[in-house]
Amino acid sequence: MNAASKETMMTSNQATKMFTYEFPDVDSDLSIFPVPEDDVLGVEHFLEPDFNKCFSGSVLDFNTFHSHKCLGIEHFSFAVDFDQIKIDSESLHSSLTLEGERTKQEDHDEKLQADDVVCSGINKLPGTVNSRTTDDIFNLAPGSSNASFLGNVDFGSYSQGFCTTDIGVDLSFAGGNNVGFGQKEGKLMISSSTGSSGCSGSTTAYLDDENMSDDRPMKRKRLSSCDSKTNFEPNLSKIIPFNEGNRGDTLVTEKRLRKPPRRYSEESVEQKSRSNSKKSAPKASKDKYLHSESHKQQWQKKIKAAPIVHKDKSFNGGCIQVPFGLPIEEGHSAKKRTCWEPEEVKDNRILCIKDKYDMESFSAESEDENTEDECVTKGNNTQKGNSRRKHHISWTLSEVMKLVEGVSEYGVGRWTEIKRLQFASSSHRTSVDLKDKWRNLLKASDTQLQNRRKVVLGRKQASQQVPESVLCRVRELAAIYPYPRENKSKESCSAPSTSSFKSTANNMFVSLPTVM
DNA sequence: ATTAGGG
DNA sequence: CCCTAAT
Repeated sequence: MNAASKETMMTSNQATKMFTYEFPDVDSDLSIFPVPEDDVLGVEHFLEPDFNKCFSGSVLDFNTFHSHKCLGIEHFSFAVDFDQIKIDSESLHSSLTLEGERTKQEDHDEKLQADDVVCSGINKLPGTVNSRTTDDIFNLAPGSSNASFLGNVDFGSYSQGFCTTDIGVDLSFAGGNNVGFGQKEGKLMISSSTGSSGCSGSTTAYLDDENMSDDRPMKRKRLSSCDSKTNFEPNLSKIIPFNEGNRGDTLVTEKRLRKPPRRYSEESVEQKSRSNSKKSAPKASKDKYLHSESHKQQWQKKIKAAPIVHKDKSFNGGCIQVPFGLPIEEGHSAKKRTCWEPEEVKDNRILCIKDKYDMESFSAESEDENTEDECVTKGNNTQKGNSRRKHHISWTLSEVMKLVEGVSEYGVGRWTEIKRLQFASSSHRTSVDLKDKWRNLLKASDTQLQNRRKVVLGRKQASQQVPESVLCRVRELAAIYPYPRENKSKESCSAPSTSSFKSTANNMFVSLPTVM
């Protein structure tokens, strides 16, 4: 062994010592235990009201329990090596005795071995947990770290009316590593997850309680190995309540996903945040769960994510969530939709006062030109109760023409290019919008074709704002730059009619630059 | 960040 | 238009 490795070992040992907390030996009294206030947060609420009385401030009065059960913690220590994230089995020894009948030796006999809970960095998590009760919760959770290695020891009640039937121990230590022991309904679950320090991952195992009553070592299941690349929310730990339903299954370690950003944001907030540059947080994968909500609710959602603290009964002692703050979502995607107010107004004008405004006239050109720049932020509420409607700005003819122009010039798919060059001055109309519009145009042209074939002229197409000429160009362009899936049928269908246009379009066609 | 595609 | 997945 060379010097270097020795040195490494030294540091490792030192580190281990640094992070080792030895519980002071506590005898039957157990009256005082340091409980930093910070670390109590998030656990208190799990306690039942009457149980809370057992605590006064940060003092745990275990005598309170004695009337029901005798809890004896002979020795409880924890060693955490943050290089290896290792929990020493010898150090973790907790025994909870009932009625004082059990001696320490007996406890040892019945100790539950939960070793080899491996999470990449966590080499071993051998622990001895002994309990006569079946509802004990033994949770070592990552606290806010930094300061406290032993953050909190709580004996909390999670169950129905008997405050001592459930025992929760919450240990907080630095590094955001988490080891949780949970037992519910006869099952003991061990979960460990690490966040900020070296290893990220989560491992959870259920221990069957049947094994607790005899001397066999604990069974455990390895839930998932740790993928060092996986990112877990730091300080995120969860013990899933175990019920018979999923007994057969491997237990589940839930990874909480960040709340997805809502795209619909309140106008007011948007205005406020307009100055902020695009700060949109990465989108979470799933946000479908919000779909049942009204848009209003969705809008309200965006504001702030308070630390999540679950208080409801569904917790039932099985679940412990360490509250963590979600990043505040600034008016996301301020990039687009910077000024909706005037556009809405315009839209209303267009849609509602059609009689005054001749939609057919091509003079509408000026329309988008002057509305594009400034947003007059009026305080008016959006659609006065018509929350169902999404932001919608009718495409003006000029816009459509610009779009067609752009497509003919740069080809289909170069939406950003088109946007840059044709819609440079428009704050709205993102490249996605262009794409969508083009798709719609294709559809329109297609239907127009079919209509033309089938019904010569049954009814005036009221919704047909786009003049036929434009649609024709769209068709031609579509033929040139086949849009992936949309209407592949149109292709050679040849648009025999409108020959006058066809020639010009064809001319244009040949002159068009070829785009891959 | 863009684009394609579904809704 | 919105949202998301895939580049």
